[in-house]
Amino acid sequence: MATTKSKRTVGRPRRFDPDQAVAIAQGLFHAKGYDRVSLADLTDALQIKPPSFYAAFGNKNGLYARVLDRYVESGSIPFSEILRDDQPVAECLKVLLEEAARRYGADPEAPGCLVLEGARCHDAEARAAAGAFHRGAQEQIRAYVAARAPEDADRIADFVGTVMVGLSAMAREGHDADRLLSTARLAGQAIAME
Amino acid sequence: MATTKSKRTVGRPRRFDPDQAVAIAQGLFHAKGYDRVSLADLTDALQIKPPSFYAAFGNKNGLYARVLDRYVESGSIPFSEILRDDQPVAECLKVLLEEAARRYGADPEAPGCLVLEGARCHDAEARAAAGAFHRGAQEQIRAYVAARAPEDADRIADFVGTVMVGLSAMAREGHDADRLLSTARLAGQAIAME
DNA sequence: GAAATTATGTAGTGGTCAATACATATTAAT
DNA sequence: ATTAATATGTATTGACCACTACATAATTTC
Repeated sequence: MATTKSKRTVGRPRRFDPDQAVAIAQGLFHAKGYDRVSLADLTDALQIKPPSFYAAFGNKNGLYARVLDRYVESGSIPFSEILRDDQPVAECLKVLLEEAARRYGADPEAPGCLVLEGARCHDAEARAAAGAFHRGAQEQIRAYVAARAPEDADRIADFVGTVMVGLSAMAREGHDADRLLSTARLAGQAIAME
Repeated sequence: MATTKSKRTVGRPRRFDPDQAVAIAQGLFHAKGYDRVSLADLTDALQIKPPSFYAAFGNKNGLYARVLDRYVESGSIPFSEILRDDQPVAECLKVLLEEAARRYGADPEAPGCLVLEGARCHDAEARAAAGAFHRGAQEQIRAYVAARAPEDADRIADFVGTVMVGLSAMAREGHDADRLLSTARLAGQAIAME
């Protein structure tokens, strides 16, 4: 069974909901990036004191790991739905880039990709955690292309991954979804032409 | 006349060469990024004490500004040479991307673009300084395209800028020059097709 | 040689960071 | 009621950060 809504246990009960705390922290981490969210920021936003924070999440990285899980599970691009076997590879990759552009530019308060930006932060452990998801996504793209165009898989997957990283960065520079979309469409044409 | 090799002045002479110090600092900033280079790193590398550092450069941002100037003047991509009026626009942009790939991947100890990475650092002043150079370069690309393809200038310049940011990021992820080059070539095709 | 000027070395400053020691409060089990 | 277990609040901790006060050393100017 899942570990949702743990049943009543012995001892003083928590005065906050850890799942809700993860949701709030996700907003903070996405808006400011791992490095720029201090523990004081988190405890202020969650309205708890440091001891409660550490009891619940272990440390800052522990909370970040839960935020990444939550993001990948619900907020990030649904690769498996987009990379379809019943459509042309190039078409699906174009849809992937356009979807990235839309999502990265959707919320000006949380621009770009939480995973891609997290993979560039200054904390080694957080970077490794986000980097693992990044590598997983990149490999998923590569494997998708390789299944039907093995010769071009590395080149094309690298190109798609590079454009996605660029789109996330430009979203953080302030490019809106429309502007990102026109970049994504142009990139999509390059793949279709191959 | 230029201010190179200042003549002898009154007072105790410096025991280090500021220009050489800027060169050493450039290597550090390029390798680790602005945020991850501490003042202790700098004073250790330059073999000077903090008071000498502050007397010579004002503060960390002061040195960084000189590093940026040095990079733009000598180490970065020669935009004006690459964006030629006697060649097709698409061809020159392709050359630009390929040149970026080569440079960003040339030195594994200093991967990516000093300016593009600096424009994403956590220090507001350093970010503004690097961002100014970034915006200048981006505008140079846009203006170059606009002169001969005004309709497409924004779209194409955004695409080129996004790919360059992506290339710099991937260089820092460990992609070597060859790998970056194949991405750049694919991006170049997208422009040519327009 | 004395004064003025500049650089240097020692030894700190206050600030922010993630993380914690410790006493107290709140609950379930007995 | 007592005990065990867990959470909370107050108040710190030590590490690192950019930066500096202050005395001293080395040079030119007079």
